[in-house]
Amino acid sequence: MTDEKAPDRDPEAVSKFVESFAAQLVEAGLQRMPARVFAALLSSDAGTLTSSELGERLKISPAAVSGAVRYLAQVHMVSREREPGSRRERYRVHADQWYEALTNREAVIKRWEHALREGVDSLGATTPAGRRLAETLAFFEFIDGEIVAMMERWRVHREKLFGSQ
Amino acid sequence: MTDEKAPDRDPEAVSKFVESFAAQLVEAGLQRMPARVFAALLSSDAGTLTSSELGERLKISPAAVSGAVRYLAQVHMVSREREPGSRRERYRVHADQWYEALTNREAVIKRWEHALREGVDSLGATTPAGRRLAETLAFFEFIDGEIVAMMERWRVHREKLFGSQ
DNA sequence: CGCTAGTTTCAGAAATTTGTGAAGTTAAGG
DNA sequence: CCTTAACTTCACAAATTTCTGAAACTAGCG
Repeated sequence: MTDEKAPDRDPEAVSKFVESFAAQLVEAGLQRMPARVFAALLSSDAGTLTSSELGERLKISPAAVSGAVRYLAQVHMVSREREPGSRRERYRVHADQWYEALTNREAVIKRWEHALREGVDSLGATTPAGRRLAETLAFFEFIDGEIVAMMERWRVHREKLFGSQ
Repeated sequence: MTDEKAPDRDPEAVSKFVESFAAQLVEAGLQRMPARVFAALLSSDAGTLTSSELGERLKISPAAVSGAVRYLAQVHMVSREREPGSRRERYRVHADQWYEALTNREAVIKRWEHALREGVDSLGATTPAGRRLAETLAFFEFIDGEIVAMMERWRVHREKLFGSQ
């Protein structure tokens, strides 16, 4: 229980990375706490941290951890694991899984497509505006398929770079 | 000049589309005013509207229009045109241009890559965490190239669907 | 069974963001 | 030049979001 389990590298450097990467995620639209929690997990050696570890490293309350993790789990950027025989939870980032989630704006795109379809209908498919919406819709439909294929190629490519696992 | 220039279709229906599409954009991270202004432009027959037309349709102040348009222009989702011989401005959405802007998260991705590179350096490329970051970095580098190629294919595909222009 | 370590929920304080009215700026047109 | 139409900037009020401490909940473990 004497916590001499080598915090990964210089905590200073880690923290610096965490905050700067989190800032970029925020810039891209993620909320601040989820961004920080996520970055912290990403930079942990095991790829997992407990709630209290997160609280300490980021200097935030258990409530904040709880909220951030709930969000991240919802969008599949982290998963939660129960340590067997303990009420303590571990939160894990799967390197490969998270950017798939990120790319997978599927739900978002589907809703856009839906709204666009309604737009085409109600404005009339032959009006100039209707045609513009139809083209946009076609674009997203195209993208849908492309992304799937792209991720396939990535997995092959990844294999080449890093080997199996 | 008697304004009998058919407002594109049923204003009710248009407004309904505008608000619902804008809501989806907001959901995806855009601010509310830019989203509404953008949706309004998208659903206009000419693909352009003046500042005051936007103000009327969306029931917002000139200041709000100004702010929204500034943002949209910055991210290349709309362009501004001066009507020759008038102080009045028109804002235009290029159907093809805007989703290219949308896909073009280039700047964002570059910054992520930068942050990740720093992370790999400071955590050490051989640590587990460092390796995780390196893999993520490789993913984004892969994506960079893919998106360019994808947009090429889209242009070909678009041609097929809608003919030239 | 009750105690306790761990997490979640909740109400509210604090910070941030958003949109407005009003004043400021610019250039067109007399 | 002066007036006026059109956009922009700015200070601030209002709305929203974010984070916290405290209370409530839950399940191990003695």
